Amino acid sequence: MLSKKTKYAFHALTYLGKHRDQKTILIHDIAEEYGISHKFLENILLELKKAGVLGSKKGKGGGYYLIKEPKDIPLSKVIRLLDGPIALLPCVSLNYYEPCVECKNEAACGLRSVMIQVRDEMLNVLENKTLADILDRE
Amino acid sequence: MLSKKTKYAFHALTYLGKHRDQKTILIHDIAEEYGISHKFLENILLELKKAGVLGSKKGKGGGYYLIKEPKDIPLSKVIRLLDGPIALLPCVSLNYYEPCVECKNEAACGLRSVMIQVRDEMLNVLENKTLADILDRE
DNA sequence: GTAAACTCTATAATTATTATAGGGAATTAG
DNA sequence: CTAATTCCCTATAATAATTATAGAGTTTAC
Repeated sequence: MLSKKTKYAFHALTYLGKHRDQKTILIHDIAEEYGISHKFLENILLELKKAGVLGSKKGKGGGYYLIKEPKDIPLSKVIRLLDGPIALLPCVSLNYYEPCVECKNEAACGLRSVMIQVRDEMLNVLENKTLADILDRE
Repeated sequence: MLSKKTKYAFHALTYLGKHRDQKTILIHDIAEEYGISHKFLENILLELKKAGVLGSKKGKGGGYYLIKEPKDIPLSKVIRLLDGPIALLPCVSLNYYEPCVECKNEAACGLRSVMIQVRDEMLNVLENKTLADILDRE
């Protein structure tokens, strides 16, 4: 399951995408819209900013805004940023690989080979669908 | 990511599948093979038994054994038993559905419709691949 | 220069996962 | 019939991860 962090990140991005006509959006407004704690959301937006997904402006009239086109923000990127690996086992993660401690021979692991398939099917959706696809349907 | 519980369950089932010639297998032997705590594994095997995947026999000469053919144990069943939902959001879970508290209109949620696709792709693998597929590759 | 708004880091609270503990019940061997 | 073996059950402790809060910076507009 996705963490609340990730889910809130998607909500925030959706909100920012819907209001692209405005130069900036306040954390406050997003938090209120979805009933998220202001401070919790603050941390999330900061991570999205550091990752180059959002831009921000300080001071009066400041706020956050999308720095990329929605079509250039794949869902996989957001999940990896906030949640970490998408794969179901560390030994099949492309971005957060770790061997399974109890595994003697990774290449011969039957579970692993199925989990590679699951990962690829997930990525097939999550890498190709973007924020634009979410916005389209709202 | 799958929990250790689920991963251990898969290890245990694989071990039991590999030793189907034997009538029963001791918890101890499985625990030792994979370096799992005996007591932790005990709880897991008990759950698998309650779910009708394993059978057991008490007393000397007792132990656990597969009660179904490996081909009749889909991976999805094991994951749901030990980990719960496979879906990435509660609102798209087939077996553990819950609405998202912050969601006003589920049918119009863009994130949800993508997550349904992800779920279906995952299930396409996890419902059709079984313990037999894991055993084949070991 | 003051209020608005994001920045940064630390820490507290809560929840979930992992692990342990120990007595109970059934079965077998002798 | 007794002792040893092995699973059964439930409770609880330990650890880790997630979620939430706090407060003192920094930048900007006016």
